[in-house]
Amino acid sequence: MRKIDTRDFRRATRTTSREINRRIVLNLVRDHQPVSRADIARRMSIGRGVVTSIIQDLIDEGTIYEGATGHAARGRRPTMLYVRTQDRLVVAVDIRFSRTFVMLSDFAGTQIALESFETAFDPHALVVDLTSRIRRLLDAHGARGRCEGVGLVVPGMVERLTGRVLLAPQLGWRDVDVRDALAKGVGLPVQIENAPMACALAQMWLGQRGNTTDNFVYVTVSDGVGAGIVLNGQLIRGETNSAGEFGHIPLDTNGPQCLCGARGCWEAYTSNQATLSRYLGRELVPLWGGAVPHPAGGLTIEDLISRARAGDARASEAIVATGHYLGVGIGGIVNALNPSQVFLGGEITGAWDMIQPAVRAGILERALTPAGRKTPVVPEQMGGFPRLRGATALVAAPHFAAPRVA
Amino acid sequence: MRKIDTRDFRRATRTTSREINRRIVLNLVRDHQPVSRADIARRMSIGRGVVTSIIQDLIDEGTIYEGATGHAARGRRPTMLYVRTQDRLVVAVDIRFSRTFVMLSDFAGTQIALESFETAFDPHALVVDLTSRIRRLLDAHGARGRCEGVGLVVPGMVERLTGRVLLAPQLGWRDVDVRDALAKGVGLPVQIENAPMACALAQMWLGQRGNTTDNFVYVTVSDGVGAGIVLNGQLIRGETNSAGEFGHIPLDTNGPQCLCGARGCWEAYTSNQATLSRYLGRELVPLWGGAVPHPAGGLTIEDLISRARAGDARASEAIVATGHYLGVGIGGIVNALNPSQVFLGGEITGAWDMIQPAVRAGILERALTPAGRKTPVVPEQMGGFPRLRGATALVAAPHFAAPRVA
DNA sequence: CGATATTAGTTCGACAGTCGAACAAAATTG
DNA sequence: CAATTTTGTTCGACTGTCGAACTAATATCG
Repeated sequence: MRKIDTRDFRRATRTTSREINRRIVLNLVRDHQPVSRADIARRMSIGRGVVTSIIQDLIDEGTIYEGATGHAARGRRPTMLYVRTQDRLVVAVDIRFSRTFVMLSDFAGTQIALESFETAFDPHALVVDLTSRIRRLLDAHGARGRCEGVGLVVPGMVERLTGRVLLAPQLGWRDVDVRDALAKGVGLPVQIENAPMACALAQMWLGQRGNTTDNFVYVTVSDGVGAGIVLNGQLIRGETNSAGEFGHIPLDTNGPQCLCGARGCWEAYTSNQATLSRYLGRELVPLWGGAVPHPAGGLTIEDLISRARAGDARASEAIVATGHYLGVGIGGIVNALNPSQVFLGGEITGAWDMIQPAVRAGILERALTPAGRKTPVVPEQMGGFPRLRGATALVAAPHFAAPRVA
Repeated sequence: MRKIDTRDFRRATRTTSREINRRIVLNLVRDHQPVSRADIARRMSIGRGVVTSIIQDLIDEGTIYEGATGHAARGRRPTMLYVRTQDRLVVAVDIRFSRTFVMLSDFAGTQIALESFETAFDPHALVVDLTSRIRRLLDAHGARGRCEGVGLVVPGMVERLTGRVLLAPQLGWRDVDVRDALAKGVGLPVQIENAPMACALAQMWLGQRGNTTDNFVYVTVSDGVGAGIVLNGQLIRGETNSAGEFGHIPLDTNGPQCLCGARGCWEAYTSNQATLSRYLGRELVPLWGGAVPHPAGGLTIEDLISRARAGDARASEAIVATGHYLGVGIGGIVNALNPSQVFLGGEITGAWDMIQPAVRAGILERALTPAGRKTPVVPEQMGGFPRLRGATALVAAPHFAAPRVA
């Protein structure tokens, strides 16, 4: 039940009904391919005549295509329909602290090529570097005409309207334009988004079928702890595109020093650095204090997991403690937003088997309702490149989303 | 950008365009009345002919009516249009710990009659009592045929589908049917919702024009602390209608004992009982321990505010401390959801002038972004009966909401 | 093998809207 | 009183859904 904003609405024209039904048909093909016209008509409780006409539109437009005829027990065989994704390409870019990843993928999120290089901290230098690399990548795969855009994921705050990066502490960026500069360089439209929101988009649009609902939170744990929120099938961006900053919800205002200046933030208990610091018995070291940070003397969270698996009890303890605190925070999120499930991404999911019981115990401590206590927590499968898939979704999703109306 | 749920969608029929435009016209009349057909046509960038036809529909249906002709500098005078709200009535019911309030109001939320009586704790007895009182109220105002429904607000968890109250600790209710029993009794449709969500609905649908956005959080502070969340013009209910339970987000896991069993919940710092306990130097006493609770020996939060105004420094301190903790929690909400504003309801807003600086200071401590730090906090004006207005909105809003499509 | 039944997909006229232009109505201005 | 301006209505063209009739293709049965 949405309220109509009388200062910003879209009225229906004589083609609105068709636009709506066209999108529904497209999504039905996407979710049930291979599928026949007659089957779509049944699923929509609509005449087959209308489906014929809509499908013709979509074929002319090039978004779907006819495949081989299927098989039927009796009667005429159906002609199967598919969404055209294989030759509609996207360049996905994930800018991270140490390295930048560039992936060429199709609309379904299938990886075609992947490369990475050291991140240049100067934004201008990075854009120049990226531009030439993307050009080379597209040419190498003869993908110039088939690429529909670039999706760009950054570890920081993005201003939605202008595409500027307002603050990216890990990169030392402050109010920097990357989107428009890159768009100009590669001659393709560029969509930009922060990492947790991109991960949520990836889960919503490219998640495994059946595993995705339209009411979930995607928690990302790495250098920072953030979340992408999806409610009613919509990514929640907030008023200034900064929704989902759960990382600095306090667990204990007398707790460990957080890099944000406050004490006892969720992030100060659960970020990769926090876990490493707990293991090393050190305080967290501010990242953007000036010098380039060298987290935990070269020890990474993956190293820590390896040590734990090799039998280092103190490593295990540090990791399991993080799991417990993750659960406590997730319990709070469950209370606040009552999602149907919570996805968990980040390097720590490599130790999911170790932390799962602690995570669930943490949720039990905090979740108020019986339904909330049962909320499933699903770890990201390793090697899934959620941020890169999110970058792909940034470009592909608008072609499949419900038309805006009223 | 919403994803279409292919298991649950609404396709467009040949009347969908009309339904959409009809709702837009209705809302334009609502927001700009008195308004002429020609003016609506301009605001919608549509031909006047279409408006004529849609307006005729709405007049026939009885949702709007023609008033006197307006004035124009030149040319034919416009006939002004108004939404029919005066003789479309709603019975709003607010069930609270000690008393139950019943209000007869029109669709615009205007109060016609208001009465209250002591809450019977037995659900069945309360329903019987309510039924006869509502019948009497309707008869006394000759409102039988003009009443379109009953809105019921309860202090507890409501199961959306069945209308059952799953848990209302203050009333001692657990899995109780009130909606259907009351509907049967009064012969009218009954809508039920929990208090914070109803307050948010009231703000969204019946808030002062210009003061309301479609991206806000309504925080209610009374015996418990909860919130109603509105994002993208939609009330966020969550998967099992329990979204908005921010009351048990921890501020400090070693903090004061909360009634929920955990320690240091936001509620344990900011509820009316918490404020009173801080003043009295006592621990919180569990409400649903068995015996009927007698909060703080008869001292109420209103009393405390009076004492503070009369110069009781310890009362002031207790209240200002609550304000500070409220700000800290609101800062967390601002980080999590990035609303454009936060509304604050509850008895404590009677001391808004005293707590405002502390609230803002609390937000400053926690809010991460410059935009977030500026998020306005708006106190409920006293005597506004937000819960009762929310009950009205429960019945009235569906007539004005955007049609569900795709 | 041919008639029948069944399912897929197309075509077409009826109906429900929007779109835009022409028209009638009602006011002001010169 | 004529010209002008604005409001509101009417009507034919266009775009869509709706439903029934039609064609196409296949399996089954006597």
